Amino acid sequence: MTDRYNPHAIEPKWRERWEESRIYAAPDDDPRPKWYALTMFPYPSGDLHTGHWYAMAPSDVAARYRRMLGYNVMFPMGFDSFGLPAENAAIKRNIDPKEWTYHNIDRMRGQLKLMGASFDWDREVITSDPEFYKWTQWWFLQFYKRGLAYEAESLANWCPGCQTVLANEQVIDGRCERSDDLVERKMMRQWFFKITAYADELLRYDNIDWPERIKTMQRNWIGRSEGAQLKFAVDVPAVSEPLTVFTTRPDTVFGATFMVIAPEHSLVDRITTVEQRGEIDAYVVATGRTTEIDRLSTEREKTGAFTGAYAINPFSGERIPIWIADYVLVTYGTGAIMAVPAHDQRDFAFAKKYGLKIVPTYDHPDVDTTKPLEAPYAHGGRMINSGPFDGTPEADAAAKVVAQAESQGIGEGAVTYRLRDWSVSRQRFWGAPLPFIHCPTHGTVPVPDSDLPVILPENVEFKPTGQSPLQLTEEWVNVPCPVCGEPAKRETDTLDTFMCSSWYQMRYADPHNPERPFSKAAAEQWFPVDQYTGGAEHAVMHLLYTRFFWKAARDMGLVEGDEPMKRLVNQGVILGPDGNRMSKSRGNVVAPDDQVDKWGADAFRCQLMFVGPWDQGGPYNPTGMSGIVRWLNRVWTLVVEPVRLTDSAPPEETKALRRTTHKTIASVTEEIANFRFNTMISRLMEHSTAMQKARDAGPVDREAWEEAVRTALLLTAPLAPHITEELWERIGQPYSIHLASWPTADPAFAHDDEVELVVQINGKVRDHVTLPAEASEADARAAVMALPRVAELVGDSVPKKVIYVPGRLVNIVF
RNA sequence: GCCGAAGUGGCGGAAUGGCAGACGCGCUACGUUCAGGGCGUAGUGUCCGUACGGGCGUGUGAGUUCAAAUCUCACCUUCGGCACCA
Repeated sequence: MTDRYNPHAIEPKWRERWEESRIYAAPDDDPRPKWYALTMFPYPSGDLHTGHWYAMAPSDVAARYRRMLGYNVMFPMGFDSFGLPAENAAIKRNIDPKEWTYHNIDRMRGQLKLMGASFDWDREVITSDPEFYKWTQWWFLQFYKRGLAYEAESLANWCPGCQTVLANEQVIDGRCERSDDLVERKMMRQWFFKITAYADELLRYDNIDWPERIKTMQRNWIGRSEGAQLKFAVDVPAVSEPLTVFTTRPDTVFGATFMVIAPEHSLVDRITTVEQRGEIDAYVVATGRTTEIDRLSTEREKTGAFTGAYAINPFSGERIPIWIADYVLVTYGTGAIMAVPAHDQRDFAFAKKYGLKIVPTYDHPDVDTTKPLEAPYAHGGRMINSGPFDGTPEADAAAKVVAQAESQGIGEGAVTYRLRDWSVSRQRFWGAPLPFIHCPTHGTVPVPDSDLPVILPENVEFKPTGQSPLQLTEEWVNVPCPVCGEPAKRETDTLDTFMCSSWYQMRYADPHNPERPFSKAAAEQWFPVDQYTGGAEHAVMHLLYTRFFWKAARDMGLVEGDEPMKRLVNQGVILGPDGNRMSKSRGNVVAPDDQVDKWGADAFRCQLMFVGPWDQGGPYNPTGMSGIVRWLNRVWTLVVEPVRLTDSAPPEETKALRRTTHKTIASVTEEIANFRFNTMISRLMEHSTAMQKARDAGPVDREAWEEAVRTALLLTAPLAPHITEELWERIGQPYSIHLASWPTADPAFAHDDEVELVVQINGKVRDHVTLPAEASEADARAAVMALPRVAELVGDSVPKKVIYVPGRLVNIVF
């Protein structure tokens, strides 16, 4: 029996050995510099899928690379195990969500281990464990005590049939997925975190290395706008307080010819006249069935309804009508706008439709402002129709108007954000209970720290309506008030699972601490995360929440530094072989366990990284797997099969082999450090081919060959940990290759003696010329001009110019 | 709709201002005591040409540049996110 590469024979063996010898455990006390490598933890949906491998295997490669560079690497893994699917399973199959979740975790942990990743399982964190969510609740109370948590009304999807709040994904075409009832948007009491208090700081990314696209998306999500808040008196006897609007264009206030307030605005009810009541009520109901995405569409026709009430423009003194319209959102600014149809597209469309007045407030070279406007224009020259401000240039206008508003107490400069405060309460069962008790005498009382965690009840009954069983579990709900001991009731809302994932990375540093979320020493040892990896789909929400959480924790004195994750790399989405998202209904799912059975974990890891650039994702191509398998076989053969070695090989050949080896070290190091795994593998394949050629050409220099073999294994070790470990042992190296040092390229060996220049004439490639590497510009020009082909094409004409790019090309231009 | 990306051979992709198609799959031919989805060598964008060579070619249209897949503008298509999926 020949000694063939058989992944199934070697992979389980080495995984066992790694686990026994605990080479991936990250000691808290270790003289090496620390490196905290973190990849987003999975939701235990039941089955590990290729997307998990796609996210985690390359993250493991990066972690292994850091370990070989000499870092004390912590690379933990856990489960984000609270959430909706467990409840759906509970309702559908009558299983306890806890049982379902922990069964899935056990299964997925086993599947994860097949990957051969260097996870430190001693640090595993499971967010639905009371020992974890005790601290999620504790964090909530810290935010509450610091004034960062508050209660307010906000819109929620409400199913009137189920009498329950629905997640967006439970709403299908405006209907409840379970009962098919029409879903309403209803204002409900919710708990919020004041993330907007940190908005300005969240816009800064000092000293962190995050992708530009993620920073841009976050900046746009936060959406900082500068402008002013202006107060408009409401001409309704029963309403004494003014209607406050936010505007980015206070300079156009004289053109504010009507007001629009959100249909959910608290004033709507009080200002609507008897005659308009019917129309307004109908419009409010219709808006409740419209999604926010539709409401914000710039294409959709504007609709609205007149309240019958009027406001007074504080600058022009004009009495202007108040409308409601769904393009104004209660969640943005003050939920009310002054409409300036002359200078805003949406207001213009609205005014046209409902025949409202349009007053331009700027002159403009292309617009005749004495005639009815055909289109709005955002900017102009000098103010007109603006009383005392007429003639003011636009550049000074906003400041002047705001100054006057401030001096008269009718407004002030203001900043607003598109970002809304983070709603953290959920009307669900499978989450960490909000630690409050409602007492008839003392109101909302926080659960004392000593009584944490508030543990979810077990063996509860799920009704098919989707209502949280917490409300129905009497013995859990009815408790004495912590202040007076009189009968009181527990809060039945639970915390958003984003809250768990906002601080899980902190817990990994000290996962079993019963006294606090983590010790000071653990924080000092491990924070912040050096390298965070995960899906780009988390660009805004999770990645903003966790930054906010960290900053709040910093201000509580619990962590140091301004950012939780120094460097971020986001992978793209791995698709099925047909280029579509993998789904059971499409039948294009590639199950990782099957791939491991077929090809081995090393080959599957490599193929996932070889199919394309990691940050872009793309189709997984199982037919291409044979290329990776062939390559791994070639590596195996190169190491295992006998090679004719000598101490007297031709020096040029030895030099060439060493050059290839050292060039490969340089390029592979560059690629792996920048998460370019596809090209990293290409470089390694080229190296294998070069080794094969050297071997087949005749006896090879012993030292150069052995260097090539060791280098190939070391550079491949992060990608394919099993086969390289096996071969490392076979060449007599000490256990383990994963604790060995990453090789360094010696420029003296990598250096090229010659360079090839491209010769272009008028930008078209016409020839090539090989020169000594140290040739000067003059040498290069002379060599090019001396080429027969150049002489032939140039003839007697005199070039207009000749462009020389060192090491690359000479372009002769006529 | 809004925000962010991406579009290159038969396929996955490489090249981030300087030789388009690295590396790999597939295909073709040849070799191999190779009975199979093994291994090796060569070829493989397209059109003209026996060949040397040349024309065209990176979603579409314009532009900047000695030089554009790469930069700029407009458009088309696909993907990720849009606040209770995680």
